[in-house]
Amino acid sequence: MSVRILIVDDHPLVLEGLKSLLADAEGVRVVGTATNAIDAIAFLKNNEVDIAFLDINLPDISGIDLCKKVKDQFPEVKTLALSTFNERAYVSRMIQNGASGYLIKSSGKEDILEAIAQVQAGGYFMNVQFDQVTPATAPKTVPFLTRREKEVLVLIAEGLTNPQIAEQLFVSVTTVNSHRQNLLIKFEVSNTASLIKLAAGLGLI
Amino acid sequence: MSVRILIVDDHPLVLEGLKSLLADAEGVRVVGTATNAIDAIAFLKNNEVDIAFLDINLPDISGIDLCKKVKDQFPEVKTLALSTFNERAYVSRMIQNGASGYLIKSSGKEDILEAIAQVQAGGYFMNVQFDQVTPATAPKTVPFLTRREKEVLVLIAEGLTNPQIAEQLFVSVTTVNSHRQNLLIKFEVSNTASLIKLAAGLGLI
DNA sequence: CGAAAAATCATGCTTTTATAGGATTGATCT
DNA sequence: AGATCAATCCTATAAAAGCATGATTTTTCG
Repeated sequence: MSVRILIVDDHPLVLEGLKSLLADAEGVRVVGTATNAIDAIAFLKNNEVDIAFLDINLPDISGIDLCKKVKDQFPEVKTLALSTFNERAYVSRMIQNGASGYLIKSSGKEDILEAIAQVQAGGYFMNVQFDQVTPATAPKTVPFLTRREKEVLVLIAEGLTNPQIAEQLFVSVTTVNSHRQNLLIKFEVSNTASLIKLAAGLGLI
Repeated sequence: MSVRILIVDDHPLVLEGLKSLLADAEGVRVVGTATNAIDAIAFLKNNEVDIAFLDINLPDISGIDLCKKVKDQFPEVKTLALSTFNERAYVSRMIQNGASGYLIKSSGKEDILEAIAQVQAGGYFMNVQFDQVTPATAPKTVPFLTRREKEVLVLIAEGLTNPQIAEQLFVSVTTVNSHRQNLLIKFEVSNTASLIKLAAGLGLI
């Protein structure tokens, strides 16, 4: 019996590419595709799937969150993260959320088939090479941010100052400053410039 | 005679996807693919091509620069930018460099064929919708930066302070500050956070 | 319920940025 | 030769951010 695959990606080109690459492969069958998280969950409710390829960047929710949802609701489905980026941080978050592997989109056919085989056999697969790409300033993982911290981060990125953020959130400037300091600590940086660069690189803003 | 197409993208999935989408289309023929700028130029030297699809993000040089090179060396070849992003700034830069169109990778088959038809007929095509996506803080175009400004920008993004940058570049702190202020003016922002966010979004750092 | 985590606020001090308003020296282009 | 622009430097002030230390109050969750 062949491995049943669901592909979730909002880029038709990637969907087509993967389908086409897997079409003539043996023992593999693409049983469905989805371009957003809601459709993906709906599909899983009504169909049996062995491996779900999940894009990291989806229109509705992040692939990281979708991965968690899938593993919660359909623990038997194995998940494989698909990403444009070669980011250590993404990987650990996905694995943390139950993913069985991580494929960068620049992977070739062999890598993809190898990944499927590995994952189906109960193993893990990832074809990232970090050390060239990851700058020294990058944190080991995507730090866990609280709701408030995310809000403050976004407002900082929009160019607001502490007083302006305080006004926006109806809290005092010292509170905003606290969140801000926590962000610096969590990202292991010492100023706003590095913070925003990292956050931007991680798609957080 | 069919339209001869070269696809330049470092993601095999995108290459496959486009090839597969264009395979059964009439009047269109993918005559070559390349995964970097050097191969692309080499291919153009030895082959006749009507339209080149250029990824914005390539391993060696940016698609924006490649576009300029292609138009300089092969003015008869029409170029179509391929991008993940919906960025006003990219578009104007590509058009400035002679591109005939701009396609986001989330485009469907119809859009792609429409783009080819338009471009082949000597027209322009772009399927971006800016206003929802582009934040108010975005500049109209990618500002022109001098050599020194680029250097300073990168060092700011790396988290260095003015005194540290001054030391690194063997100039005074006031000079660094001047460049920094010029960066703020050119990007039309008022603080470092916005500056880095924009620069990151434009792939400048 | 009770512990842990998050969100809130405060004070004080230092460093860095932002803003304003110049000025001088080279290099480049017309 | 004159104009333009980049790069360099300066003074001075106000605003914002960074750093330390600590405390109180909600939420959240087992």
